[in-house]
Amino acid sequence: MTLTTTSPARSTYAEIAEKAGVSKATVSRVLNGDERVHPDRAASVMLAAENLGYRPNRAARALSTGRTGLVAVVIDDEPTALSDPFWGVVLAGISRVFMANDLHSLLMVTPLDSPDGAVAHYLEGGEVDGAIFLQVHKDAVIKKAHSQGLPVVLIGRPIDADSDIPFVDTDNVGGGLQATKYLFDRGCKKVATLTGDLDASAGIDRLDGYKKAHEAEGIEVDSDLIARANWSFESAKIMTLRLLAKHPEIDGIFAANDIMAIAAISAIQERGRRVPDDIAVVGFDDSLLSQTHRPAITTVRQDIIGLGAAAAETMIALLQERNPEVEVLATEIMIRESA
Amino acid sequence: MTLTTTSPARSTYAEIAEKAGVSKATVSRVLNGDERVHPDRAASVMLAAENLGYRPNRAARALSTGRTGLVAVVIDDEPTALSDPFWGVVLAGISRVFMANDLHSLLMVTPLDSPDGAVAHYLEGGEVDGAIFLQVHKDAVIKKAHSQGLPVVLIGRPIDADSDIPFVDTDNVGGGLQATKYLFDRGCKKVATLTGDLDASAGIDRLDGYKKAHEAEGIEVDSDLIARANWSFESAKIMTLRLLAKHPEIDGIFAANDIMAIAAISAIQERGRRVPDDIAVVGFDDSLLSQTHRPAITTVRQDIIGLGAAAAETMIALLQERNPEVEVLATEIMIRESA
DNA sequence: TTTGCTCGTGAAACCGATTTCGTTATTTGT
DNA sequence: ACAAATAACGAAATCGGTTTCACGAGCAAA
Repeated sequence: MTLTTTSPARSTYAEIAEKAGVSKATVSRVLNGDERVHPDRAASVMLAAENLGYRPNRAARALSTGRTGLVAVVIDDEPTALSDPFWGVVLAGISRVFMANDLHSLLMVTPLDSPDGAVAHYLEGGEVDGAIFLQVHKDAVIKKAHSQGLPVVLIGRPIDADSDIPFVDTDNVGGGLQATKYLFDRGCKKVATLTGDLDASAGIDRLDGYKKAHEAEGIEVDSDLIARANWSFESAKIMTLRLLAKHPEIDGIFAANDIMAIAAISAIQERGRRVPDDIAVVGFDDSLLSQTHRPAITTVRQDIIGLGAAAAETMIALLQERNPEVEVLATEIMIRESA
Repeated sequence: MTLTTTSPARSTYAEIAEKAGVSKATVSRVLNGDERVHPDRAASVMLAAENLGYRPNRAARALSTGRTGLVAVVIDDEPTALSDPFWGVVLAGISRVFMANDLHSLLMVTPLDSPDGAVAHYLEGGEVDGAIFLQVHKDAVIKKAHSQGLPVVLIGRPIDADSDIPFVDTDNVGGGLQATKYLFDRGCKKVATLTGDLDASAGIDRLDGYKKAHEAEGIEVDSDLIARANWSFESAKIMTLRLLAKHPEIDGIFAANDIMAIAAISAIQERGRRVPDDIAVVGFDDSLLSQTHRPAITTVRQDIIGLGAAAAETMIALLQERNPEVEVLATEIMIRESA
């Protein structure tokens, strides 16, 4: 014999209506804040609902209004995507805001390759009220969804400038500028950079910040000091060794993420130079790595929870047919040992 | 003027019924695989559905069947929880399996402190068909949900042994055993361990594996060599320095995660000893850190995607009222430089 | 040939909230 | 004081599937 207590039977409008001596229509009006109900009746409905421990049935509401209260959160399923702690934190930010607004996030981890794939079907089917996209490589699905009128929010600036899809992003340009300027302020004369993947806006923008810092300083950008890596340890290590061989006078490196900063330090030390005394290194992300690594990495912190929250708020604005403002979140430099 | 194409009007049973010249009831039977429909009719229904590009309306189905096709995935919202890449990968595993089975995961990142909090309401309200819990500290909510008959799956072994809640877990005992045995096989004579939080099953079990390895080797466990840390870099570093001071003869350390392994290495090197020559170190998790750190960490790999997938499959079994088997996933040792 | 099944099917009820529409009671305008 | 407008509310239709129930056809047993 199992001891499973069955959950208490759920109450419905019909029961509330009976208890309060009104019709279902009136119950609906009261519970949806319609002003035109007599205060006394409204009060008795509220009381009855309270006493019955009423909880609305989402499916029923969805059926009659056509809105589900569900927002898809789609991650392009590269094997490694979610192993980046970044996305987990973004998810947390999204989820918090949604839960506070009686919305739910439907997580879809799946390849976005085909505009007719499984995700596309889900997004079309009216199963969700909107979609937030993370880590986008192919945007066909997104454009399709957007053109069909589904509210869509991107995390990260879209690459084609003429896109009118709402997005939220970290101020990567500002962050790159902060990092590079910090190196100059520290006395560096020759600052190189290890870029991320330049097909992604984060990579492009951080490099852009690096260039802007040179401009501000009145220093010509030497394209020889720009090493195109791809976020990975290996690529960054190879590029750093090459940089050092060709330009031994380099005294500062801005790496577009922390992993590459660590790779750079590793390469620098292999060549018998010291960090930060001979060469100062700044990373990006304020990852756990940057805190635990020795020397600890000076890095650019972004507000990741805030990024998720901003995305969720943008979605809420869209759902209410308000015009969302593009949010670009500020960064902050965390000074540690490597620079 | 906006160019928003509206999505194509969705077709319904009524339209299919008309086109195929049958009733809605028959359409329902065919589309749900009821055998008792004449094959000819069935075929014409299928054809009509195909032509109309029919997609079922989840809300309508949920309303009439009482099942939503949604499973809550609940993460106890410690600030740091989702910054651990582990959970992101688990989510990916869950999501994949669910999407292949026409289920959806509803992500809830929220504190689980009160058994009457927001989550509890959602879980009670019939809004989801089941719930998978990650990273559990307080289990009141879980027990409540389970006792009300909601299908529940835990990731990680529950701490109280008499719980009858289904769970999936990594074989932490086996992993601890593998790691410690490897150190013995390598010739270590005196192996210490840095434990995780011993309030969590992962911490307890990995320590248990450490003890089992001693048993197998016929070596008495010296409780002085068991240093209680709490997964963090700082705690592990302090404990390692203490261990080294008190027992300079230690020649191997099993750390219950990679971060603590790195901390141990850092402490060892500060004391002027070499890794792995003087002291070999093994970690746990096969995290990115363990791969990029120098020396690279020898560590125990767990199948995290598989863990998520197993949880999802257990949930599916529960939803089909089959008896799920408890899954405990094997680990694998990754030999690198630190041991 | 009649009784009793089973089989295949459609009409209609149903799930629970929303919304339209019409009715009654009250107020406003002249 | 009477027509017209307005406010407050309930009955019933609606959303799109699922499920019950009843009915007729076909077939076997008697």
